[in-house]
Amino acid sequence: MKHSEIKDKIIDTASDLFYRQGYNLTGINEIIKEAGIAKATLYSHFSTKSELCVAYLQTKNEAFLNDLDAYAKTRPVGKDRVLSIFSFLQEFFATPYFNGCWCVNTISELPAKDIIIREEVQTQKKKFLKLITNLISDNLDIEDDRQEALAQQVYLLYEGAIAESNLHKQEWPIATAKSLCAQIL
Amino acid sequence: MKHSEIKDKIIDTASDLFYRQGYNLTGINEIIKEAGIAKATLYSHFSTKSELCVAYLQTKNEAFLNDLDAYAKTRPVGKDRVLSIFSFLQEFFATPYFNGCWCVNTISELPAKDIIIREEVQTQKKKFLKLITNLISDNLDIEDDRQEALAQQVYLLYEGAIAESNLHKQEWPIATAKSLCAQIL
DNA sequence: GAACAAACAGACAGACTTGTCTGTTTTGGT
DNA sequence: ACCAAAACAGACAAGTCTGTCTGTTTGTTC
Repeated sequence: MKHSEIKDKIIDTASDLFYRQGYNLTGINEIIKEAGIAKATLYSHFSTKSELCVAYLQTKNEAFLNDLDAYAKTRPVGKDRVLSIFSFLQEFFATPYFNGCWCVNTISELPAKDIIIREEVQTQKKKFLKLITNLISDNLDIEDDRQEALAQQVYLLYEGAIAESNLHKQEWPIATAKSLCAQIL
Repeated sequence: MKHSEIKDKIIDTASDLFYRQGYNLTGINEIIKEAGIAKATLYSHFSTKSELCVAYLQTKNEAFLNDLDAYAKTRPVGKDRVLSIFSFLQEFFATPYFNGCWCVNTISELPAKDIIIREEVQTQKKKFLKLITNLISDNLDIEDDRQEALAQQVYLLYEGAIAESNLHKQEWPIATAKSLCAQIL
């Protein structure tokens, strides 16, 4: 296995475990066992567990933004394409892997002083907000100075929907967010 | 100190630490040190840390619902009273104690299998949703079969607002939620 | 004042954690 | 086929954690 393949294997394994079990409840030993690598190998790629956490968040989020963007493009231009972010979430919710938002989950587990992770999460969420803004400006006929405010509203609905569908383990928060979003577009 | 006073002291101390630092990052030893009690005393009141967590969530939530209800009653009847839940949140956000939603934070830290805590949180959130429903039915002129759906929307906005204001450490998610709420009432 | 319950202090068991380090084996490039 | 780099296995240090247990001190009630 190539050097970079091992690194990817580590990230993939850690991502899966961090997301399913939580960051603090997943030990380094579990990661190396699951990935089938030696401990020294892991520490040659990531010097701390925290560094691995950053890689986890970055990888997970990049994949999310790409997948969501690709998904939206399969929908007809217009309102539907904006609303598709909620359809995307509904499909995600229906899978057995769904466990809420990885960013929110991770932040809740870490001490408030952990600035690095917190800033990483904020960066990722700003990218997501940007994606929504682009969706709105590309698909809706709205004056420029209203786009940002509308994007924030949609963003808020999405975040509420993913958190609450996870908390209650029910789909209604997503449906509620979707219909409210349709109402304000 | 009376028996029940000690119990309250334990809950108060644990609540403060759990909320500020997180459940997993707060040890039993830290709680007893802070509360100024012996370890055996704590374990005579709560047989596990998990049990203490349930008490924390219940206490915190009861206080929240009472405070919010009292706060709303200081506002003029009508839309203002419904919207006051966001003013309440804004005031909470402005304090140095604000650290997001204790329920969401706690759930994120625990294994998915921990059914007891998860159900406790769901119960608490249903009570909160009920409070919103009552606020709506008492203060707005809306047909009965629309009240529940509207309450879910307001609930979703509130939950999105508290989570995102905590994540970004900025107030705009609350303001956004509040204005969107005003729009749909 | 005696008796009983409860809080005290803190050692301890046993199991975890991250990260380091030693030494062996495998792999890839020439 | 050789050599260096990298992955392997896993012991280990130093610390964390929850929960138990022993024995002492305090406080209340009769």
